[in-house]
Amino acid sequence: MANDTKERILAAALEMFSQNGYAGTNIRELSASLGLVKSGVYKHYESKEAIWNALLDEMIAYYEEHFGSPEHLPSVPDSLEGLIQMTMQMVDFTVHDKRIIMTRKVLTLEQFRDVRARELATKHFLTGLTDMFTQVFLGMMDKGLLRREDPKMLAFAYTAPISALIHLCDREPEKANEAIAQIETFSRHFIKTYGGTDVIPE
Amino acid sequence: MANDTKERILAAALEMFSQNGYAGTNIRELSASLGLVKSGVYKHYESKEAIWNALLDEMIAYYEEHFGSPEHLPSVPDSLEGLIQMTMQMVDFTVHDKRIIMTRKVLTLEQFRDVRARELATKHFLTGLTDMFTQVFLGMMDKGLLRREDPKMLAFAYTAPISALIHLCDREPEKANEAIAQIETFSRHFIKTYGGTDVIPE
DNA sequence: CATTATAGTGAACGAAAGGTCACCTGTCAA
DNA sequence: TTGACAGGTGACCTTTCGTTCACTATAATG
Repeated sequence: MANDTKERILAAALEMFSQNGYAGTNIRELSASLGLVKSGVYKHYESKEAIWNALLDEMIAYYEEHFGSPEHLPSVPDSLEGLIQMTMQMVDFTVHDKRIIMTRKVLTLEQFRDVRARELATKHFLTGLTDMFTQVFLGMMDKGLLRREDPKMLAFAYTAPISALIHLCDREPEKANEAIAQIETFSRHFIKTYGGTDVIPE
Repeated sequence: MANDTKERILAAALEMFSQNGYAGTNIRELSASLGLVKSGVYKHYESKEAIWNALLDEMIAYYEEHFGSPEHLPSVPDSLEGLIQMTMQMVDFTVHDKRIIMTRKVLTLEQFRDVRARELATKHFLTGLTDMFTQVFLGMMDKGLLRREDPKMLAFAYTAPISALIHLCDREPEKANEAIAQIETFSRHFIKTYGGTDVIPE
């Protein structure tokens, strides 16, 4: 089927672009990894750049689909321990899921070259996480689980360090376990600092 | 002089590598930016990879020289406001200094390809900042300016969000002013949270 | 002054890049 | 049965890449 190969090309492109970057990837190798000869891929995409654009389309669509709308917000935890659990679950997933790792890498490598990659990178690495946890923290404040402070600031202070350690995992995968442990330590420090008192807020 | 051109080649390489990456840079353009013809650079470096390695040598040496030894630690501020001032001074420098911007970009682009770039990236983006502010915060705790908590944790919680916003400046320079303002806001939030009890901010 | 290293030129080379094209082959609808 | 077509092949094209080399102008050195 046409669509099958077309999708397989994008998958291979994600793999190669995330490892060698756009400029460092050549069509011959890409095709070979699919058991094709290079002219074969031109039946499906008219150029290397077309592959890149299609891949970006897919990445953007994937992001919108999974993190774009408010309905995909995680449920507000019922306890501080619940926040830790939720966090560690998300971290564990995002650090080990091959596709998401490759997406981050590709965005990292192409952020200075392509406007859309740049925008998606900022969402992935910064604003997306902050926005999401702003909602979560708002909910937790309503439940009296967190001190009432600017939720956006708290979300930023919470997610940015975690994001930094996720980047470390991408860069030095052999440190992943250590980094994950550090994320949990940080997370516990965070709830110790900002966790709500048992007193009902006025 | 030989050394002059040799240095100019490295400067041009930093510029091009930071914009287009190693694979996306070609010797012809690089030489042209120096008013040379491409064979000219081979009088000074035997290959493109040799240029890359020399540039990395230089970046590593620069880092050691400027941030490597304890003698380059910033002096411990005498007040919480002093921490803000110190922070904003460093941020302002690192966000606007062309060479440091290019260094960060190059490390970002090549961190998955070159082991030394990877290690330097981790220092630049994570451990270097954390280590430095661990010392600063230790000193501030001794002065009663900060609550006595794990200084390493505090340093990490302080520098990681700042680092994230510095990356944002590299990625989207038009947002630099906004990002810098956000850093100051975050910094003020931080001292409000962790500031010592005996010194009351404003 | 003669010589010699230095820094740069321009032509050329082979390899590899992205891309095109004529051709083949199996599938499937008319 | 036939014919259009989707999907794949291999040869080939052009351009660009990194690199080499014979050569030259210049400046320092014996």
